[in-house]
Amino acid sequence: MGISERKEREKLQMRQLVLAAATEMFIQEGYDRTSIRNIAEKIEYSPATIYLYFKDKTEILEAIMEQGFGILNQEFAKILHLEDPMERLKGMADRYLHFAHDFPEYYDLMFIMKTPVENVVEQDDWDCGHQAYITLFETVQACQEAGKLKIEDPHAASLMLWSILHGMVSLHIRKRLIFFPETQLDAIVHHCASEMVRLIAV
Amino acid sequence: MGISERKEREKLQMRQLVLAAATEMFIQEGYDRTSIRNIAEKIEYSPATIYLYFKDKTEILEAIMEQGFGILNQEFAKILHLEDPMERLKGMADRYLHFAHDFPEYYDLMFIMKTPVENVVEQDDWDCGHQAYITLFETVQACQEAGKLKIEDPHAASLMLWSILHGMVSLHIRKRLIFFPETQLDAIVHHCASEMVRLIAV
DNA sequence: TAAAATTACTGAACGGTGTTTATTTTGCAA
DNA sequence: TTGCAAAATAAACACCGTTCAGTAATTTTA
Repeated sequence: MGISERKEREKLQMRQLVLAAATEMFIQEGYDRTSIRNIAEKIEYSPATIYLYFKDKTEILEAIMEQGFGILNQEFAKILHLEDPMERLKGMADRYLHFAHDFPEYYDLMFIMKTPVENVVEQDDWDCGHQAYITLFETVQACQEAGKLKIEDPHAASLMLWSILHGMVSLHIRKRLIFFPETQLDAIVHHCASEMVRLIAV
Repeated sequence: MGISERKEREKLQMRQLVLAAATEMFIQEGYDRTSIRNIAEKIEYSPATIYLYFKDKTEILEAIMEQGFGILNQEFAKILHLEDPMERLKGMADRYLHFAHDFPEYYDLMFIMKTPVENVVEQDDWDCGHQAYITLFETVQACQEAGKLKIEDPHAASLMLWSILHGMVSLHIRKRLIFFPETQLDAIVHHCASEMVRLIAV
């Protein structure tokens, strides 16, 4: 049955075509300013065609979110080889900030944007997000077991670290730090991140 | 000229009517799900009428944001009488969390939502937001001058505190903490906040 | 190979959005 | 009462996400 296989391949290719166009436009223009009609025009198909490959606009968003978490988890993977758990922690914070800096629109979709409905909870869309958190949690746990942390509860410590990074990044992305000198902002943010790691260290 | 005065009063009243309706709907349904047509219907006027009192939808948003900062600054004012700057700091964190908890939609508009354009920067809309930050900054500065802080740069310390609070709150509001047990989340968040204050304290 | 059936695609529509403009209604002054 | 300025609006514009009936292309069947 070579034909049905080819059909399936073509179907996947078409989905990929939509996804590639959507990704580029979401990343460049943002989710809201990218319409289904725009995407359709870009790939030279009718808007209705897109709905043969995606249930709705949010399903495209979810696929792109997964891509984003793929990149982030890949970044995290780069520092997992470090022996010292505290070094891993520092590395993760660094990678997180760089990811947000390099892909602010990905970051927006993944962490700031309003969840389409309630569904992200039930769906496994957020599983890759959970995976990223688990990586952080396990690193924190390792630090704690090595007696390097001042916080006993590893969940609390993880949340603190994540929150301070997300807090700074999202305030920056959403332009709420306009009274900080733009030129020094990146330096301040990185300074705060390393200070935070220093503070929770024994 | 009593007439022109009355006219002006009426004009302000009408603006207030729109604002009150919009506030209720934004707070209840969110900014995106509230349309100009909905607001118009609620106050029993034509949609076009609203544009006689507000330039566009974002101008309504800005007015409501100011209200929100009014509430928040009022909350902050309640703890300014405390002598010990560290107590003031703890109090501010507490008030911040409670504000976010009680008015999540206000919080969304003020700190999470996408800035309409670039204009928030130049406009003085964000001035009341700046005011809230200054209150935090001055409190941090007082703590620092009292030799109570481990962080030298008061801007860095302020940003750290604000970020950890905003990080937790915004991740919560935008449903990114779904793998934390819902029932304990509030407790964890408050725990993290007080731990943070403890960590930066000498 | 011709007809039938499945599949892929699309034009046009539906009901919604923010916003503008030409027109009508209203309230006051002369 | 008439004239005029201000206030309100109906209708339109240009979008949006989404659906569906219908067309075109392709594969299967006879």
